[in-house]
Amino acid sequence: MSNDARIIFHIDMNAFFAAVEELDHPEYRGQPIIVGGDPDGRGVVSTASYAARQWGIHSGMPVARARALCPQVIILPVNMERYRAVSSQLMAYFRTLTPLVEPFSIDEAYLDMTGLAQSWEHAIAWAKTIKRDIKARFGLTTSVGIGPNKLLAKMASGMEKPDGLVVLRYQDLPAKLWPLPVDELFGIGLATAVTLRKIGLATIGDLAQAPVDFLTRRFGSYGAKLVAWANGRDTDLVLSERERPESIGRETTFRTDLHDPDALFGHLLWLSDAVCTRLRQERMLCRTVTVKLRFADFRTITRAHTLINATDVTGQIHRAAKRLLQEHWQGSPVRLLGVTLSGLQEKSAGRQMAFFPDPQDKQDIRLDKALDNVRERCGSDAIWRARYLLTGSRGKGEDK
DNA sequence: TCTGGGGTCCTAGGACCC
DNA sequence: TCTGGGGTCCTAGGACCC
Repeated sequence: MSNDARIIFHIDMNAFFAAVEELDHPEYRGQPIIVGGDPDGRGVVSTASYAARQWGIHSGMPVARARALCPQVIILPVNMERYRAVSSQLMAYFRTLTPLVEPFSIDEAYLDMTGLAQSWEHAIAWAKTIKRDIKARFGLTTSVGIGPNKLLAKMASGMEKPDGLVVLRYQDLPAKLWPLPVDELFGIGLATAVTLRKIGLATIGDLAQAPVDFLTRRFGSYGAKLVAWANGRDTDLVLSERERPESIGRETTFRTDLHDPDALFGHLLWLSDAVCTRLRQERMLCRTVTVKLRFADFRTITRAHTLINATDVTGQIHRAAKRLLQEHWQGSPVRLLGVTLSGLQEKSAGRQMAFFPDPQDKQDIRLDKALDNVRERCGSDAIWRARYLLTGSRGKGEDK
């Protein structure tokens, strides 16, 4: 079927983290709120409520700067588990409308509404119903973009915030899309925008008219994509199967750079435990363990190791991470430490068991089960490995 | 008030195999 | 003795997104 015949929705929750916090804390409703990292550390704003934005606060801004702009701002820690829970309820609601739902991020989804909406007018009526429904069931405000493909639906939802509803068809591009600066096009960031401006392409319209071979020489295969996007062309389908994550990671920027090996290795265990707990919650196994280090000068390295057999055992993953850190850390102060698991597969596919199971593994598996049980019943902060207490590694911003 | 944390995708080079 | 390409897997880094 021709891609042009489709009707795609992009639904975007407005100020999602802050909006969920307002639901959970009605006393903060309408106040300037920011959700972000440790205010005494080097945290930045993850999400600012619209009341906070009126003070000039925006995401990515250091929390200290936000507080300088608005001294009475309410600063809340990021509660990712909670946002993920609300997100999965939203996605479940979308799937009651159409099976063709692609979660794009924690607070966004694409819906292929071709089967339900026969015309643009009909699509608008659907969008109004969905917006009303989400407000009524979840208390959340959304911006909905409607277009003939994912790219235009996405661009449309960004054009009116909060509480927007925008249709972006091919005939609307000259008036609505082309006058915008190139960096507003989805897929163009700072690095590409700088290069484009240098060669005289300032607006999306400039890019749409640019000769493809010229851009291909300059950007490789990315060049042709840029011109296609600027013309609103996008052949990506809504992928409803895409449900499981491709990677699971956790990282921490320390309040002050760490040089003490005990503290560093203690944090590594905490991070390994956190990612493995989530890995098991997702009922997945991983093969590749990556350790990330950022030094005082912001130089960042990643070092990966791929295991022979996929696993979800904290002990095995932690030992791989520890070896990587031992091999690659030469003692310079560390600003950030992270652990990421990739090469994920579903656990139901079966764990590849070693021929001669290590007694250490059996013990590790028992320990994981015990910890998972307590955490499931009492919350993720209910229990800690003793090593964290020795080194003081409890993530950051914890006050228990 | 120097620069978070969670991700996805792409590229390029090297190892290894056929 | 010197030599081809293709395919796959792995690693490291970077661009981009929210």
